[in-house]
Amino acid sequence: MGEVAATRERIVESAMRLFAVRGFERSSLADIAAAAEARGGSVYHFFRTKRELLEAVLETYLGALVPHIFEPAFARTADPIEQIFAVLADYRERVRTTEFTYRCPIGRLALEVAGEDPGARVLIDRNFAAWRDAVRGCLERAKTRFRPGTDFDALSAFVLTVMEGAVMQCVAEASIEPFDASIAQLRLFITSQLRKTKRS
Amino acid sequence: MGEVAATRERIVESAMRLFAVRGFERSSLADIAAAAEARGGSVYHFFRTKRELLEAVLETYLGALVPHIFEPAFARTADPIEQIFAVLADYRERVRTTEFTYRCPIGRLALEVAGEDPGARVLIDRNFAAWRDAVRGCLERAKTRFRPGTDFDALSAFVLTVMEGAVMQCVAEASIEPFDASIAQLRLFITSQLRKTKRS
DNA sequence: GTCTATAGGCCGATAGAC
DNA sequence: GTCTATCGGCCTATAGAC
Repeated sequence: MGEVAATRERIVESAMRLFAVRGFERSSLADIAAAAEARGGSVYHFFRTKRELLEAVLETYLGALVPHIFEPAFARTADPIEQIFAVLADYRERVRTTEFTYRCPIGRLALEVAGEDPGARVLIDRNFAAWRDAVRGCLERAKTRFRPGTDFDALSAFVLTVMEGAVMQCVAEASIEPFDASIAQLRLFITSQLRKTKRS
Repeated sequence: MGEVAATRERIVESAMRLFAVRGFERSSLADIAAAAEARGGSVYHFFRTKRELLEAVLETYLGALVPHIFEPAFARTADPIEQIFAVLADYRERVRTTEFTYRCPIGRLALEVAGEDPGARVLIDRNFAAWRDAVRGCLERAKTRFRPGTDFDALSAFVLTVMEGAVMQCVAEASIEPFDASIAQLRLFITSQLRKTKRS
C-alpha cells in the first residue's frame, strides 16, 4: 500500500462514484476498472463477485461517515442543533452542485439493491443506523433544551427520513427547492419540540 | 378492447408490477411479456422502446392515483386530516404485507431512472405533484383548524417527504417500525400546527 | 499482481412469416 | 396483431500467459 494509491482502493473509489451516479446495475465492472485506471480482469483479483465489491463500497462509506460527513459540519458550529442542520446543508450543496446526479449514495442503493441482496441490506442498514446515531448524539448534547420526554431515537430517525424524502423530490423535480422546503418544515418541528424559554 | 383484457393493458400491468418489485433495469422485456402471457416480440407492437413502456406505466400510475390510492382511503373517514393518515396507513399495509418488496413504485423509479431519462423524470414529477395536490386538498378542507399563515404547499410536500423517507428505512431495516415511528412524528408535527382549542 | 482473451448468458431490438 | 427466430451488443465471470 501507499504508492499512488493501491489498485484495490482505486477500484473501490471508482465503484463508489459510479454506483452513486449511475446506480449499481448500470455500472459495469469494465467501466469501474477503466475509471480506476485498471483492467477489467483486475477487479476479480480483489473481489470474487460484483456484490463483494458492493459490500466493500458500503463498508467504506460506513468508515467514512463520521470523519467525512459529520466532523466537517460539526467543526463549523458549536451548537448541537445547528450541527445537524450543517450536515443537511452539506447534502444540499452536494445535490445542488452535481445537479441531482450525486445525492445520498446509500439511499439510492437502499431502494435498488437492499430488497434483493441480504448482505448489502445489512450494510445499508448499518450506514443508516450510524447516521441516526450521530444525529442522536447532537440531540442528546442539546438534551436540556428539549421538552422532557422527547424521544431522541424517533427524532433522529425522523431527520434521516426527511433528508432522504427531500432528496428524492429534488431528483424528480430537478430542483433544490423541495429540499429547502422540507428542511424548513423540519426546523419548525424541531423548534416546536424545544422547551418554551424567554427568547426564541 | 374488452375481451379478457387487451394485450397492451396486460403488458403495462405486468411492467408496473415488475418495475415496482425488481426495478426498471432488472425487469427484462421477456419477463414482462411472459408475466402478461404474451410473447417477447409483442411488446414491440405497442411500444417502440422499453422507455416508451416505462412512460405508459408512469401515465397509468398518474391516472390511477386518485381512484385507487386516495378515494378508498377518503371513504373510510370524513375527517380531512385523518384522510391523509388513512392514505399513509394503506402504504404501510402494502409495505408490510409484501415484506418490503412492493413499496412506493414511483419513489423507486425516481431514484433509479429520473436522473437519466428526462421524459420519465417529468412523469415522475407529475405523479409526485398529483400526490401532493391531493394531500393539500385535505389540508385545505381542514383550513380553519390550522394556525393562520400555515403553508399548505410546504406541508403537503412534507407529508410526501416523510412517506418516502420512511419507506426507504423500512426497506433497509426489513421492518415496518421506521414507518410507524416517522408517521408518529409527522402526526406530532401536524398537531403542533393546529390552533389551540379546548380539547386535544 | 497485472493483463489479455474469451467463455457463456442475457438483453433490447429487428425482420418477417402467418 | 401475434408469434418465431435471431442479430448484435454488453455483461459478469473465468482461464491462463506474463
